[in-house]
Amino acid sequence: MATPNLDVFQVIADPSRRQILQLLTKDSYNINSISENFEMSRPAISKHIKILQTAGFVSIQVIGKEHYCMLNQEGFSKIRNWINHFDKFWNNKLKNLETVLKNKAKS
Amino acid sequence: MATPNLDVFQVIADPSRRQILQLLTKDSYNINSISENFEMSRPAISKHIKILQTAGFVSIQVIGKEHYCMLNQEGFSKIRNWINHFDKFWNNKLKNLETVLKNKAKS
DNA sequence: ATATTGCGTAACTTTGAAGTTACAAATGTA
DNA sequence: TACATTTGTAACTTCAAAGTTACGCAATAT
Repeated sequence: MATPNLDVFQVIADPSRRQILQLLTKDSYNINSISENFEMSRPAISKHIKILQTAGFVSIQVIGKEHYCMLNQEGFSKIRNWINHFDKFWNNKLKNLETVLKNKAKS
Repeated sequence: MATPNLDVFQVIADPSRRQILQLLTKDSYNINSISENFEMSRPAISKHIKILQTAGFVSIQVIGKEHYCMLNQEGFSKIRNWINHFDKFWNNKLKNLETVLKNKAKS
């Protein structure tokens, strides 16, 4: 379970981290093979993964000396909740508009 | 129309900006009345609004000397698209699992 | 005409995030 | 045992974002 002390929005704000998440939609990768896909040092990737894991976007399976990374729904759902909240706002606005129009039609 | 040179994820990464968006679900406010809701200087709020507007989260209506801010769907939809993309990933994963299970049942 | 109000922006300071290199620990292999 | 591989982390540098104050401009009010 991820200990979400990190701000999920802050976590996905970094373009490199979003690219890592994008990569992980294709397959599971260990730290080294992830860093082969980026022009960045391995320690940098390692830190990003740590952050993504702590925030609940990635989970890690250790096999021998290799740490395989895969996507974790937990972090994404927090972002989705936030978006849903504002979607409700727009829906309510639309509903109110409809009500106004209906009342106008009656009179 | 917003000129989205800004990274929408970077824009919503700031907690103050998210609080501003939250406030704007209640009503429209001008810059001064927004800053009354925060322990921050008015210029700071002004900058945040500028950023939110440029990224398409907020639109502004100038009435006299007052600048009224209201929510704009444009920015939010980009975030939703990103989330939807990963939702597809999970759905595909689920579908594949179902297929595997069905094939196992047949044999 | 003058003062006030609402806002934007320039100039500056501070702080933290993101990257680097160097080193250490743990696992697997010859 | 000795060596290579995979990873984590400490120490450091760099840079940009977020805040401040000070100032100027435009619209409104007196």
